[in-house]
Amino acid sequence: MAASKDHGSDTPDAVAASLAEATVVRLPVYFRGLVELAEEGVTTVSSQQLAELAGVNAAKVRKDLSYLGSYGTRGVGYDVGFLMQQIGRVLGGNEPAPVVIVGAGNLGKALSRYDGFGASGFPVAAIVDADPGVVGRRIAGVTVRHVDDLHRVVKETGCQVGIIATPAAAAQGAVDRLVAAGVRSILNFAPTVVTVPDDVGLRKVDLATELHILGYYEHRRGAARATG
Amino acid sequence: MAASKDHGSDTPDAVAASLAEATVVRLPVYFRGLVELAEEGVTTVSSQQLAELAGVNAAKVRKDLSYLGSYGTRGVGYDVGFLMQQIGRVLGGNEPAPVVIVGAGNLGKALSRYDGFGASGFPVAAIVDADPGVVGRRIAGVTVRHVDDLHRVVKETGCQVGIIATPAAAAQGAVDRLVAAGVRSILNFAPTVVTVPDDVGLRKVDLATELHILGYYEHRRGAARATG
DNA sequence: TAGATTGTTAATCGATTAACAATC
DNA sequence: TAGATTGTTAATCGATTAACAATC
Repeated sequence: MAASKDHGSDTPDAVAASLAEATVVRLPVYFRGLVELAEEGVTTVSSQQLAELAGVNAAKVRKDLSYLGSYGTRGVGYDVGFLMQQIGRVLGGNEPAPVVIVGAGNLGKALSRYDGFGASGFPVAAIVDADPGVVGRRIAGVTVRHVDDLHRVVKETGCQVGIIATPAAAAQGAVDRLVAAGVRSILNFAPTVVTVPDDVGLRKVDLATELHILGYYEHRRGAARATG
Repeated sequence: MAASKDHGSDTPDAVAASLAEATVVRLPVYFRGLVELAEEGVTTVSSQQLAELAGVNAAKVRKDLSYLGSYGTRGVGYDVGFLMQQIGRVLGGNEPAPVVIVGAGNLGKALSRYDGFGASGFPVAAIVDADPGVVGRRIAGVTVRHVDDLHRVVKETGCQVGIIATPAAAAQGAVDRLVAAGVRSILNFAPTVVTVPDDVGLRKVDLATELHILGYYEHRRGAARATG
């Protein structure tokens, strides 16, 4: 939490640093709702309307938005365009954050060619692989380099996000190298859970964990069906 | 929470249903630590050791494991193999949960061929696409069907997990169809945040949201560097 | 018995929600 | 002014943690 709620005297970055993770998770959802409204030509939105679009309650919307600043107008609501600007700014202002993909197999190649990352502001700036036969090839305009050069590649390209697209057995090693090279975020597509040092600020998204959780819900549902 | 903590009289499924989401998220991480120990031939582990492997504290490990039942031995620790069995059982017992992939473009094809899903217990049982020119082709042994048949495909294959690999513009439509068809979990790879009805139990993982969060941490880190 | 470690309680912390004064 | 809606407070809820009695 910020020591002060007087955002008028805080820098935008100080505001950003003070956001609870739970709030950060919801901001993109609000953002999408605002985009929808903007496309429809709507210029003002109440917390109640935005809550319905985001699937949360109005109190949460107001609380979340209040951390960004007092950008609403009592009795009226929020200006759609202005709120989009503010959320976009806090979430990283669309400054592209280049990513490095580790593993140029089927998945790695597909992810490299997938324009979704670039569209989300995460252009693929580097690809590495352990197979010397693949090193030197170009994929989607990027030349594959050897995984042993990962540290150097990360420094050269300024990548701060690593995407693991290796086989399960190589995933933890790739993570360790990425961490050593200084990336701050890791998206792990390998079918295994990997661990990162209990460092400050390193954010990891583990597809295997997510799948396990989905599996749990599946299982629970089956159980509910069986017992209820 | 379960009304009772007497797991001896609860069915395994009733135990599973009572787990807090925060605990469910950590179980696969413990599981990986246990796999590591088992590979090294270790047969007993203390909450402290497991905590270090998982990057959490020992109290949390004991609390989490206590929801599964009293499977430890005071003064000794936990049996590695037995604990793996218990966690595996609660998380869904390795029963495969077939998935349907929506979108047979570059990403959809790569995900279809990617054996990581199958390895994690999520075999790809169906693929659908909107392009009639793609319908009928076989990808990794699965024949592509038309997205208009999604409801029927889901019913036929028993898929309960949907993976969105469409362009951003088609993602929300795909989600709506999946929800209508009755899937209970959605993994969205499209570069946009999608919303689902505020239904009971539908679990959604949004890669765009995850990327936004990663972006936030990047941004925050840059801000810290700039101001600190 | 002495040492070790669990399982659980109680305290703390943070996030959610309802309610309402402020105010457009 | 009357109605609407924000921003914030205070209450509630749930998750985390420290501490320790139970017990191997």
